[in-house]
Amino acid sequence: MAETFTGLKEQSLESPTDRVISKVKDLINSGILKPGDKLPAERKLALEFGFGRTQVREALHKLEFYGIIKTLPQSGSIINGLDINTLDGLISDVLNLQSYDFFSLVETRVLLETNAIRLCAERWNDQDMKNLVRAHANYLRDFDTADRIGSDFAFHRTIAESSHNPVFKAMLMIVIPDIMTIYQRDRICAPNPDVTNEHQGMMDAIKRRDGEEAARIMAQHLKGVLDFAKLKLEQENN
Amino acid sequence: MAETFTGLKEQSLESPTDRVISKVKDLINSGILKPGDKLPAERKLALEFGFGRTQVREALHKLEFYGIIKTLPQSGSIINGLDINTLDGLISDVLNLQSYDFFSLVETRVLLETNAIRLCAERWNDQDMKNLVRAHANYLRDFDTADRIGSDFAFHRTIAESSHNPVFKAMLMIVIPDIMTIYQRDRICAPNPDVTNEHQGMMDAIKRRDGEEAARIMAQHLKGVLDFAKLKLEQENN
DNA sequence: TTATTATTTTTGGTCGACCAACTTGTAAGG
DNA sequence: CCTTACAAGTTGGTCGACCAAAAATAATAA
Repeated sequence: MAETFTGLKEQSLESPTDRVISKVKDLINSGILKPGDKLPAERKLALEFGFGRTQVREALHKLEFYGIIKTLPQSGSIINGLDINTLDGLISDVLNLQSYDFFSLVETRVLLETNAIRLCAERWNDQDMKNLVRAHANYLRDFDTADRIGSDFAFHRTIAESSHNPVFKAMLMIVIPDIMTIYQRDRICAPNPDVTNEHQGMMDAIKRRDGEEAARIMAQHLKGVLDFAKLKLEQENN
Repeated sequence: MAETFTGLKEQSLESPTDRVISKVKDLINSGILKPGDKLPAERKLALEFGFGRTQVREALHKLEFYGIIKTLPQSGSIINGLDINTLDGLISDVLNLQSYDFFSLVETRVLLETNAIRLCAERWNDQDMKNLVRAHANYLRDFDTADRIGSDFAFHRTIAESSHNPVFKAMLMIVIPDIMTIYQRDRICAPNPDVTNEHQGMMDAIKRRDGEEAARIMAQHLKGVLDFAKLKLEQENN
């Protein structure tokens, strides 16, 4: 059915929660609220904004989730002590939360994983190596089963874990599932012997603490996904 | 540092929301729920788990934030179609959500920013350059004012924006505020002329599309923070 | 005047009831 | 027999009331 022209930017079709966040943003930008301040009680905000307390509550939840405010039980919420411009940028990002394009996701994954494996090669301890060996063995075991993809992911996850940088790991955990869902949907991955060899190569390089070589193999390992993403990007752009 | 025995991870002091998430995790691991399934209605989950619907609601909200489930209004929530091991790992990460150590945050920032500026140098368009010039001018203008830190952040933010990789930018937006709060708290940053020179150097390198040089200057630019983080790490470890 | 205690108010957290949108089952119409 | 239209049930979303913890205020004792 020929619906209304939806080319015009949303703005009026935001969720109630996001509209509340937008109001909070206005309060900060207008100078009424400053970083470090304790913002009004949920009930007062609800009354002032003309929304229900539930919506205000969810908005504050979201803001706390992104580290913009800190909520203390039975006490109130305080605005993180950053400067105004920074806060404004952060909140804008929360509002414009978009689903990322595939290529950017893959590009980020490559960057994170090549550096995660480099750090892993430098920093692994005995426990890490035990985990790595086990994860690699599991992948080989599941190579011909439906669990292959899961074990593959687990192997990469173990490497990230062994980098001893929890931020790397957390960010990979955000990026990789998004990639996998798209990748699985658009291309059925047949078992590829190259992948096994590359996993083995990475294991060897890690064992002899050769971070550069490990990173090189990882980059090659992910090249297939990156090329696929590039191809997809070009298809969409014409 | 002695290897503390943190084997007993499970604390009885978890928040109600996290305990609900843990229950959902059990449902998935026990095979009752599989990826792709629609999970029971909020009321049924609340009854089954012995929690209020509010807690179940917040738990589902959190799971949706992390992309583990997708909630459709008036219809239900479905589990993301990943494999079981992946899902289990993701949920575990959500539960063990810790505040990251300063060094890992800085290490991640350096990685992201050096690569963001490299891509920025390669990809900027006319609009990007206008934004970059303006951000740089603003920093110079605010150098002696209280807005310096904010303008500094805005400059870096503009670079990330011009990398045309929204994932890079989003992740920097997560990392940098955390760093700034710690950095500001522990060390009062006096206006440093070196910073200005480095900003200028980055601008020049970007203009002539010299990504490597821009990345080099950025690495040097962030070296101070990285050294500070290293120092802090060593202090904490002795 | 000051420090301590008791009381009231405010605050985020929780719960149950209701709403509108969606889904499902069923019967009417072809 | 199949399609369509309608009605009943289910679901996430919303709202107002209540709870206990925290903060603010008042009262008391030193």
